[in-house]
Amino acid sequence: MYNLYNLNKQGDNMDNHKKKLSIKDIAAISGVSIATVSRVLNNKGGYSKETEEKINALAKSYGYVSNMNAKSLRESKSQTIGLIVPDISNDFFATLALHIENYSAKHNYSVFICNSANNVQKEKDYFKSLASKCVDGIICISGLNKLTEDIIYNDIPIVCIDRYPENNKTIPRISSDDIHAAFLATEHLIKKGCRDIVFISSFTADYEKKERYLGYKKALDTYGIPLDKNYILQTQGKEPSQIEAEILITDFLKTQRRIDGIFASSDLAALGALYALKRANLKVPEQVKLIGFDNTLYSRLPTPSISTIERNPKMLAEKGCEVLLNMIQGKDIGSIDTIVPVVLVERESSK
Amino acid sequence: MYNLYNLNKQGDNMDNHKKKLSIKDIAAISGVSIATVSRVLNNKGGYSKETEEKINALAKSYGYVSNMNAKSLRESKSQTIGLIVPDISNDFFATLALHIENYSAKHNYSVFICNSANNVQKEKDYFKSLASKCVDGIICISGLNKLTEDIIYNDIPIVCIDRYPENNKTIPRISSDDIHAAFLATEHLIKKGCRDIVFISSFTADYEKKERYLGYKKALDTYGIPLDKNYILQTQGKEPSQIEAEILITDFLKTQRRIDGIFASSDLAALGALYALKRANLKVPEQVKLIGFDNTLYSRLPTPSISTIERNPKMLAEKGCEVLLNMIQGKDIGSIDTIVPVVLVERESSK
DNA sequence: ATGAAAGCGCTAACAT
DNA sequence: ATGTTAGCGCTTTCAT
Repeated sequence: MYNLYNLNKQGDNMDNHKKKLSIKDIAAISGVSIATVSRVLNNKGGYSKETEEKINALAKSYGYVSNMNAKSLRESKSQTIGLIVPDISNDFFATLALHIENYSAKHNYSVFICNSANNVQKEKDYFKSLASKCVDGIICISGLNKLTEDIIYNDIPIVCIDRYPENNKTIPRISSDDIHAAFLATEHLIKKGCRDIVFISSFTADYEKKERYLGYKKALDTYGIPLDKNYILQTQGKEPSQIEAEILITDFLKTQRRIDGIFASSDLAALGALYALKRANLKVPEQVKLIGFDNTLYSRLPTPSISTIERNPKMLAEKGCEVLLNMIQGKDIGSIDTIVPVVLVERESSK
Repeated sequence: MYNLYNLNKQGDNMDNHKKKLSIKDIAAISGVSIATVSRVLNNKGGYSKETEEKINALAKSYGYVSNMNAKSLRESKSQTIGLIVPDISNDFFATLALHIENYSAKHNYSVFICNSANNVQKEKDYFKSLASKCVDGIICISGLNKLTEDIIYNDIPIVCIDRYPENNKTIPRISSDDIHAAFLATEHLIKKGCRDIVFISSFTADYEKKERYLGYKKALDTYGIPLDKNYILQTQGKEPSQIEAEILITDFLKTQRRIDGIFASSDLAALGALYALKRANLKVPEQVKLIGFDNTLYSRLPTPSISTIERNPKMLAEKGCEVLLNMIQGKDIGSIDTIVPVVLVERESSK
């Protein structure tokens, strides 16, 4: 017979030094085979009520935890996904990560967090590492401009959120309606009376192809305002964009060009712009109106608070997870492109 | 002989659908045994230069990635740690997470991110889940007031950062010098001329035992200011502490008690207090001086910017990792308590 | 209803 | 220098 000692003292065996039990141990103690233990522990059916209760009681009593490594090895799935983010300490990405973790946990997936720090090599290494850890899928907010063959391993499903590598038509993407967002932001400034609107682009190889530039351009076109390339500033990605934006605007002001509005493609850049304006003693919104992007703390907290674009990170995250889990399960994912709607948030900086 | 086709076309085999190769496959292709392949791939030595080059070339050519599940199962270690945080979207914890991930990656560990949302049951479940995933260790910023036997599995090394469960003398803790921090903050207000200083405590069962209260009390004692319990406010943890603090201060102001300083035990609470003061048309710092805790965006961004306590999340994170990795390797960890120094950051709210 | 045994990919002890 | 083999903990097929 099996030994029932401590059966009632749940999780508190005589020897404090609990060695990890395997189903083999449980089987030995209970006097059934490991196959039966496995069946019971996984609710597979095909055993007597009596056996079921016995095994479950034993497992509970000994604080049995399954070994997911063994399980994964056997089943070729790990109930684990990888999340690659550029900067987890950034409010926007952190919020994204929160919702991704939430959704995943709810669906019984654990998530590896990988901070690429916008470093291409690091990101590539993470792909390999995640493949090695046998993740079932990867959610990627990529800094790479191309997800080339050599960095994608073994048909692991990948979903890109927000940023995404170009030239790739096979990887599903979840993104904000960026053109529309930029249009809304620029239009908002125009409707508030702005004509000389500076656009601060984030660092990118070719801004002219970027959605936010396109939306800015479209709004100017729509309202018959000529586009002046001198009004397009670009951060370099060397320093935090707040710092770079502050320098950019400070330098711009020195040119004596007219300016009555700024559309920054990130809240951080908008904040830098705000500081530059303050230092130049320009009143916001009276003299220059300002709008950012992302609806993060960077726009919510300063005085004046900065108008911005709310991108719904929760929906971005959940859509991303949903698509990824569908891919993992081999289900149809519908469209390869998912566009999440945006909404304009009006604050003091553009009143 | 083994088949060298595509040996030069690294990572781009004929068939795009790369099936995951195992060392068995590599062995078969190369004509050596799996043991030799394993040796080469792990630099164990004991093979000819020729074999080494052949295997490595093959592995590279086929984009071989090791199966960490199998490796972990065999070696009983996963090169993986778990990180339990109350709220990853919170600036302070996100920064902590960033540095923990950084340090871990540098030491070849991957990290599972677990967001407990301050939910006790969720946190307990994460402990079990992490045990099941065979993590080598856990870094925990716990919401639990006790890490009881039944939630600690299988001798997995645990380190607590910042918050930590009471009544436990066996789990190493990395924390800020909270008593001193609170003393510094309160003393700072006193030196700036404050006498009627409200203390906003975070939600806790018994604030009188808490370090931050103790530091506050000590400062009052030191400067001969009597402690008045009416000046100790406590958030309830139901709403975001910013909201709760705003209500607490608003209600306090209605009592008509004298007030010329506020020490909040978190930046978020300080921010709420600031809003309450603003709405009551009390000038900060002229009429009421304010200091927070953590040096997050919540104190850095508002106008007036809020004085605060810098806690050095980078050092907290790195010390935590260092101790955990030492435990994992069975090394001596030195003291069970690691205290990370703090520094006062003076900003506009207490000028 | 239950058991025996194979095998997932890997490492290491023990050959040779 | 290299090969053979056992076994990590688990699920599953095939018996019984």
